[in-house]
This record gives sequence, C-alpha cells and structure tokens, in this order.
Amino acid sequence: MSEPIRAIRGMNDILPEEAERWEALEGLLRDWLRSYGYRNVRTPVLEHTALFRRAIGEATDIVEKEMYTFVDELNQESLTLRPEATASVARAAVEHSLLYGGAQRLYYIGPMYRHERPQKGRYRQFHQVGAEALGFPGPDVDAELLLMCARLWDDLGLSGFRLQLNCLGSAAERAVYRESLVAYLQSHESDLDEDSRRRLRSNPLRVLDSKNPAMQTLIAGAPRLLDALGEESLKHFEGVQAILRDAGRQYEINPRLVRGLDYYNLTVFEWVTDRLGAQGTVCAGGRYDTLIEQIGGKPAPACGWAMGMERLLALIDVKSLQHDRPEVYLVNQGELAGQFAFKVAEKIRAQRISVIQHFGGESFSSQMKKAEASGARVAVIIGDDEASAGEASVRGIVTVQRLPEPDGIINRVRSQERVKIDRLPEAIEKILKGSAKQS
RNA sequence: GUGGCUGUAGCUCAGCUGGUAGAGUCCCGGAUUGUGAUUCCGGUUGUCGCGGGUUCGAGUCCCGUCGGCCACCCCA
Repeated sequence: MSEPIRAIRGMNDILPEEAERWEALEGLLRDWLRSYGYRNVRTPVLEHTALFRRAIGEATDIVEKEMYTFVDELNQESLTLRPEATASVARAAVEHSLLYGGAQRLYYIGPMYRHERPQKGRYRQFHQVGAEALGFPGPDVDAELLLMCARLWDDLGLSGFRLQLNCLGSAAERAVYRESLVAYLQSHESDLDEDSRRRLRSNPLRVLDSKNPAMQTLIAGAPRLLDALGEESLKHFEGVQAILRDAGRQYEINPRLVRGLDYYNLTVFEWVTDRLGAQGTVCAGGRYDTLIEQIGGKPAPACGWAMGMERLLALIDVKSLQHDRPEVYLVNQGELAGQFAFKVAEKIRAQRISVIQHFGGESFSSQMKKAEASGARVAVIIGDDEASAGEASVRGIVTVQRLPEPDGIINRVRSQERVKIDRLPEAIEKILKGSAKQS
C-alpha cells in the first residue's frame, strides 16, 4: 500500500453527519438575513494580493504572517486566498458600480483562509457569514447590524453573549491620539513586554489589546481614545447606543477594543462568549467609511460584521438541527426484483417522495434492519413475486425504543399492503400521513 | 511561530517493572429457505502514526519526525 494522502493541516472535511448541521444552519441564516433585506453576494476565494495589503493594512498580523500568498507561475501574478471577505465585497461593489443605484445591504457565506496554528475554534480554512451595509452613513445601520445579531441569538436559543462596543473616531482623531499614546508608552518603555515594544513602532493602538497581566496597570493608566474624540464622532457613537438602549439590549463599552484590521473607524464591536475557550469572539465588525475610497471607488460609508460559522455551530445544541432521513427504503431481493426496483423507485420519486434503493441483495431480514436504521418511515418490499405481478408491498416502519419487553418479544405486527405500482404513491402517502400524526 | 499533553481496529478504549496484539461497538452471514427487537452461533477488521536507537526480544524504554488536542499569539 502506498502512503495515504491526507488533508492539509487545519483544513477539515465536513462529513455527512456534520454537513447536515451546516446545511440546516445555513438555511436558517439565509432566511434571517433576507428578513432584514440583506442580499447574497458571491466573490472569488482568490484575489490579487494587493487588495488585502491595501484594505487590511500592511502592519497587521493577518497581512504580515497569516495569508496564503503565492505566485501564479503561469503569469507571475501574486495571488492570495482571502483571509476575510469585506475587502472582496467592497472590491466587487466598486468594480460593478453597485452603489450607483443607492445603498446596498449584502451578505456572504463561505470559506476564508489564514495560516495560523490550529486550535479550538480556529482553523486554517474556516467559514464566515458576513453582512455588509454599503452606502449608509448614519448610526442607524450600525444599530441594525447589532440588533439583528441579538435576534439571531434569541432565535437559536443562545444565551451568554456579551456585546462590547467602542468608537475609534476618524483617522485624524486617531492620529492625534496616537501621538499622545506613543508619548505615554515611550515614557514607560522599560515596563513594556517584547510584543508591545514591537507594536509601539508598528501599530501602537494594538498595545491596548495586550492580555499580558503584567501590562494591565500600565494600560489602565494610558490616555483613552474616547477622550480624544471630537463632537461628531461622539454624536455618532451616542446615536448607536441610543437605539440599542431603546431596544432594551445590553452592551458594555470597552475603550480598549481595537480591531486587527486597519480599515475600521467610528463604531467597532465584538460579540463574545466564555463557552469557547480562548477563541471567544463569535461575531465582530464595525464601520469602515474609508475602505471603498481606499480601493479606488467613489467615497462611500459602510458598516458590517463577520461571524465564525464553526464557532457558532460549536455553541448550538446538536439536537436542535435535525437529521435528514429518507421517507422510503426500497427492499428488494432477486434478479427480477432488482431490475423492477429502478422503475418502482422512479415512480415514487416522481411524487417528490425520497427513496433509498437497496443494493446488494442481502436477506430480507438484514434489509429490513437497514430500512429501520436509515430512519425511513415506510418500507417498500419487492421480491420476484411482486416484480412479476407488477406490484409492491408497502409496510410502515415503527421505530421502537430499545427497552426490553417483559416477555422479551416486541409485537411488530403491522398491516402490510400489496398494491399495483400505479397505486403505490398513494399507499405510501397514507402511511406517511398516519405516522406524522403520531409524532 | 512558541509551549504542554497526546497517537493501539471505522469508532470508544485496555494492554503491569519489555516476552505470541485484546475488549466493546460497528459491519456481514446464520438460527428465522420472504420481513425490523432481544438473544445465541460464526466471520472480517491492525504497517500498535512514521523513522532510527537500546535489547536475545520493543505497543511498552530512548531520540527524531509527522499528525491531533489545548494554551500563548492572533482573530471569526
């Protein structure tokens, strides 16, 4: 045997059992997004590297060390697997003049790629659902984007989320603040840890994000960005908060909430939970009013968030997303019956009833076991008898719990009907309706 | 990228201070020659992650390597 080829580290196969949960969640998310007027966009997973360098920022961790970037040998272009999709959506909006007809509410669902060491809630290929509201300047969209999340948590039965909010102001305000922060940090440079010293030069605001306990008193004493903001920024921030308060939604202001991507301004936020270990952020985003202009479009305000699908799924009760099961299992034995089974199966499927056709000619006994294990509610049974008569037997399947009966035998005598195949769909429907009533 | 823990059947795991690789589950056949539970009988599951070393002998000890998990870091 030759060496088996394995999947790439941090990139997971999603097998049927789990894929069913994914499909159920995706369906639910699409309905939810549509109910707020968000429309689907699908952009390529591969983009020119320059897009992310320009949008996310050269000095960010994502761009510096986490991107899957390679040169396409055929034409010597530098390409990158998208580490996030906001840049792509903005690019697509600019490229196709999507905002010409007014503001747009958009959403996407799909895989993203970051070369990080895998751990719980963090993979190299992971999936995000994201909403982007392009062309809306006011705090009302910011609030809508937050309130819709709150509603999703309610719909999914999830509790324990905390909403953290902050306001980053404008680029000009941050530049002024940055100077006072750098001055403060430099005066305490000897107390800074190695990471913070590096960031002091590259991205000083990120120092505030440090989780190092030894740094906390120093950070607490630093000048606050909120104090450096002008009237307009504060008014926008207050506008968002007013709507949240009015809706009765709790939030906390975290003045140290900075984001890892450079394009954010004004409102930034994170929904966090303590049920996921170290990767507790399930949804995060904010306003990015300068991004569209930065990538070459006509200036337009924008706001959005992204949610980690793997993290979301990890929080959702397994049972709340139901299994797919076929309606009919088609038992057949014998050569003639095997041929006839194809005709019977198609006859049933023509009525939009799902059928699993048994292959392999095992004993009736073992085929009936498989029928029950499949979760089907009806068994259609064909032997050569039925096949030569153009008929099929129909039998309801009752799922029995595995409890030992007093006499050791479970009575499974069920009515079994033998019908011409033209009458088969109605015979099946009758049983399906009957068992639906029972459950 | 750094650290800790970990790797035995498809899955869950046992395997003592080195001495012939095991159990449960799952799957298949039969008891039941055309029908689902339980039970019983029989059967298939393995380069013990990989490579090297020590030894008469390694699943077990040592070194390396790869994968997994968790944390740092980062973020969704």
